Amino acid sequence: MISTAAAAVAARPRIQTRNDNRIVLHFDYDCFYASVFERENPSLKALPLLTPPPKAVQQKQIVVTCNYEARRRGLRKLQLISEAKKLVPDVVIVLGEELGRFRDASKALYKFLEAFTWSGKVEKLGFDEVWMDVTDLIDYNQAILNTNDLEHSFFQLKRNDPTVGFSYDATKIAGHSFPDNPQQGIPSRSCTVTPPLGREDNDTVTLMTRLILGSHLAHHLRLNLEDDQGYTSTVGISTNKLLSKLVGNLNKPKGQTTLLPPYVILEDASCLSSSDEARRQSHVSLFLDGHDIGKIPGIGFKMSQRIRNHVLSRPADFDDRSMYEGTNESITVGHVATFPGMGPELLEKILGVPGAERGIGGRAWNLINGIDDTEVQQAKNVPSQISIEDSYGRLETMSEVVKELRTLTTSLIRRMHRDLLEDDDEPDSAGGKRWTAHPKTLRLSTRPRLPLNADGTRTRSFNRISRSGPLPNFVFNLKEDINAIVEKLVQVALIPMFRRLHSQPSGWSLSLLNVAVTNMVETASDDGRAGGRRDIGRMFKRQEEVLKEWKVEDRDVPPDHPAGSEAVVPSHAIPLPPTLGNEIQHHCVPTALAGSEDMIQPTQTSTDGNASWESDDEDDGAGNRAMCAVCNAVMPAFAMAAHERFHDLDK
DNA sequence: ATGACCCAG
DNA sequence: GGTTCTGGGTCAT
Repeated sequence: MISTAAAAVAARPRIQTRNDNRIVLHFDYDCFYASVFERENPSLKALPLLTPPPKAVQQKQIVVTCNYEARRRGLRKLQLISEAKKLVPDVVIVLGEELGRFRDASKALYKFLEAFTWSGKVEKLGFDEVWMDVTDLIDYNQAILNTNDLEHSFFQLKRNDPTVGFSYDATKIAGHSFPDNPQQGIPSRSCTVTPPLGREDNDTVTLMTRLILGSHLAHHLRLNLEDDQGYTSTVGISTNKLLSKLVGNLNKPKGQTTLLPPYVILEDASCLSSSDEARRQSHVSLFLDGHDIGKIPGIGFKMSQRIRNHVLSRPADFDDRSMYEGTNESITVGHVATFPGMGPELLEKILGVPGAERGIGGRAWNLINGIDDTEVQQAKNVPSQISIEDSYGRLETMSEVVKELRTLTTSLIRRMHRDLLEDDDEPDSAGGKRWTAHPKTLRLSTRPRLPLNADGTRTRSFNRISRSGPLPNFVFNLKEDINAIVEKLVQVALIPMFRRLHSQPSGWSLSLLNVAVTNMVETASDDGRAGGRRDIGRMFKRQEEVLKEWKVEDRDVPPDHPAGSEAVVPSHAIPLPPTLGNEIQHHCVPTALAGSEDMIQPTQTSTDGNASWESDDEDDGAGNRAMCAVCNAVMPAFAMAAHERFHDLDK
């Protein structure tokens, strides 16, 4: 008969082979919102070492974040302002509903860090966190180490340039580590039996060296962020996104923590007496096992609830996870990992409900064991969606809704201009700007207050409902007045979407509106791009390409589709069919209108003949030249209809 | 493609 | 998860 502990060891499923060849840094800017305000208004900044003022950032009736002094005095994120004032009467409250300043600061810091990478692997999470995959810098600097004089090493920040970088002591970790009392340079071992020098030990020593290099790079970057950008930060250093993010939490603010090897559970199990001890062989498990299961990034409320219910064999007493922490209801990673029969298969049974991510059991099991193979994403130029929302006490009439839709849409268009336009040196481009990306979809979301229940109570629901559809092309026109674009978008797209969401003219009450553009498609930025050239030869070459692609695609157009046949003309001698000459007048009619019964029909917009968003090139002597509102390409007016359809092909 | 849902700060 | 105001993603359809 074997003990249950031994059974747990024997029954524990194989852990996926670790891949610890990367070095990943996780940055978290300290009190980001508060820091942005302090940089704007240095008088807000604490007098050094004197009691700093407690500061909180307010959105609506809620504290969205606060500085460490406020936290020390009991303030928490997402606390009501009224409670916060009661708790800390002298708290300095600043309004933080306008996010532009935070977005700008976040982008600047992100770009600053990106410049240090060789691979371009820099990934943002929210405004105040960034991962960097610095594996290539570490590989390079590991290779050039002088093992005879590690104390006086030089970290090269540029390949093949030995002058750019910093001096460091490669025998010591920079900053804190976990565990925090290591024998420097020599991995600690909790097993008293010394195994023969095997592969694990080589890996451990190598990994130690690489993590030491990573810790010094992190330290250098933190100093640079503070000196050059004015932001202090906290960093975690490990081999993947999961571990780097979690280990950074150990020393906040203005600190850094490196998760030390060994990361593997050593093969030598001769000294093991329990599964717990087996897990502690690895510093990864030693570190993770104390975490509440819901604290693992990727295991959110729903999943942690399911896991907790299974381990407790009953629903947890409360629906508030924060109530569990530090109580006997708390379920830790260690509890889950050593639960009898626990493994990817059981987790798949627990978590694999319809709608759940496929392979979620294996993924969750990996996370519990500190395994996270997800890559640090390449730096992105453009977001994949932009959304603007506001919350309200109650929104009950159409006129209120339309008013708010106008406000939100105005912000959205401004955001699109700010984030999706770049300077264009082409002399002909509209306003010297060009679009770097085109969202294809427009979405309207609302959060309705539920109707009263039979017993007179009201079930609170925070679920959102949404409708979406093609984003009309006229929003990309840079010559038309923003207010006109907004009004058109509200009338032809958003109000119809709203009616699809709420078919009754009244009776609803909304607590939130969100307008979003999604489905972003990046515009090619190489010089072969379409856009704004007066070079006639080039223009016609481009036109040939358009028509050629058109002809290929055209074979799939059903015979009753009239658009195709008229556009297919010999590219060397393009005639001007009478019908096309007319089409140029409404080339910017939103394509969304075409297929939606809910939207007003194109005739309405096509009759406002000389609207400013149309080509205004008539006066330049070239005559009949037009610029595409989507890509700024200039071409003969008669070609525009085909060109517009070209854009429509990728919708 | 669309809409619901989950996760993150 | 929700309260804010976002942003990233997956699944079923």
